[in-house]
Amino acid sequence: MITPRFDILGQAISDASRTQMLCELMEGRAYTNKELAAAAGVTPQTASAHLRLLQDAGLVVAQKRGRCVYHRLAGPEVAHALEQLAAIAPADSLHRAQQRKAGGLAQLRSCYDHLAGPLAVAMTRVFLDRGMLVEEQGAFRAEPAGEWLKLGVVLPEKTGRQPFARPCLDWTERKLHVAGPMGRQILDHALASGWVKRHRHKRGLLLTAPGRVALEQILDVRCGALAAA
Amino acid sequence: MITPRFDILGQAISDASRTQMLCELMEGRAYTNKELAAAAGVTPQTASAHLRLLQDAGLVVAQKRGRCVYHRLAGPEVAHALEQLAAIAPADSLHRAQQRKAGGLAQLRSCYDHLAGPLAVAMTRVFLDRGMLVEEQGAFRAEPAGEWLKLGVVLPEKTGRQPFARPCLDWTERKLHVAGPMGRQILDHALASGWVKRHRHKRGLLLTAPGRVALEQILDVRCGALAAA
DNA sequence: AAAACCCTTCGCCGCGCGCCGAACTGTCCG
DNA sequence: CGGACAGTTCGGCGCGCGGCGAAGGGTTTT
Repeated sequence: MITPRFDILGQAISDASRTQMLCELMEGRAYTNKELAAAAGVTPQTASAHLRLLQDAGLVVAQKRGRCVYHRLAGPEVAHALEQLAAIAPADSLHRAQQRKAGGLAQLRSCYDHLAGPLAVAMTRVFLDRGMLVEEQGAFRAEPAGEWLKLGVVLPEKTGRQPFARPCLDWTERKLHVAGPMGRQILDHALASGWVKRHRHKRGLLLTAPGRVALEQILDVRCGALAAA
Repeated sequence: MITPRFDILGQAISDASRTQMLCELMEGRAYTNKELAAAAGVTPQTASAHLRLLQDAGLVVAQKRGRCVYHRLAGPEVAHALEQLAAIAPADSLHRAQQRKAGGLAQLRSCYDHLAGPLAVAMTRVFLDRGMLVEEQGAFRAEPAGEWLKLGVVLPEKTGRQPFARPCLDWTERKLHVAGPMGRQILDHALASGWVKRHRHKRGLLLTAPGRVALEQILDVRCGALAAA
């Protein structure tokens, strides 16, 4: 019997501090040692050791730039595998309560390279309701091209081996939202259009006023209602 | 930020003994404490503690029957998540060498509820070559119904939310084979027809002589050639 | 009833690892 | 050059956990 080295990966994610760091890195951005240390609530020395371990496990890659070292997830497969894990992870009701208490702050955030959070879940539901998106064989298929252009989505001529639009399970809602290349296109376009902004020190994304207007117009739905849903 | 409880899951799979047990359970069958203890190379007391932990993490469920306790994976999602993890796990070249040395013993085995191993990978390649199976949007779609009936596969009228045929990455080969409901149908039919048998104490499946004949006839391929490939 | 068997609980040992303080290297700035 | 800052290495502390032996329930067999 061949045993894949789960234990190496498992040991990498078995610690709460490393877990916290990985969750931070799931945003898709690169973070410095100090930032990740702060996120995990440990000293930089400790964080350094953790990141070394994550690097050895192949989950994280580091890039030196000046006197700073930027850490990021090793690739989309890593993010995807972690998503799958999150899907079967026991719900942390305590943290979820804190989340609800925090209000709309985390209504929208990025999940590796695409939009996530309740708002993204709601958007996906609208797409499905309108038939713009069809769930098929566990993957998403996009229907009419015209509608999507408004959201900055350019449909590819041929879908390669990787699904263009992949369903991704949201941690907080346990419902699907759009990942894959299409998800990335939407996020990129939203950032480029100024619809959403990255928070400087806080995690999560901020929906700007123009962004709210644009989404309301395109989706013909109140974003307030979306957020409330 | 909401952090899914990776750490609980991570701790569950961070240990080599538990890893070994999980790999055993990936076969899909239920195992007793003693069997799993032997597989992990520890005493029954230790295995009992491990299984308790896996149960608390929600990865494994136990069922008491007489004086024995049967353990199995909590569900297909768990198996799927572990598969994803295995896909990004570093290859264990040492064990792989042992595997090759062991010869054809593990040519065929079950992966939770469907066929796996080099032979299953080769079968899948045949399906793809013949156009019986088409990879689309990251899922498998089955083409003509007639051919499949010989393999015991009944195509569903409507594909539900879950993909009927899901590609599954083989641990040893790192190549795709057929999972999902279709994979289960094939395995069930192969067992019912006596094409393959479960080994009593060894892991893995045994391809019987009638099974070899049947597969050669249906697939029009030499199973020896398949196994050698 | 006694023996055999499966599993679990308890108590203990020893290693491993997460954590920090202190000290060192390397980079950027004035 | 000297100070500030990011990151790493080293040493030591202490908890946590995997491991086993011994003992205790339950169930099946003789």
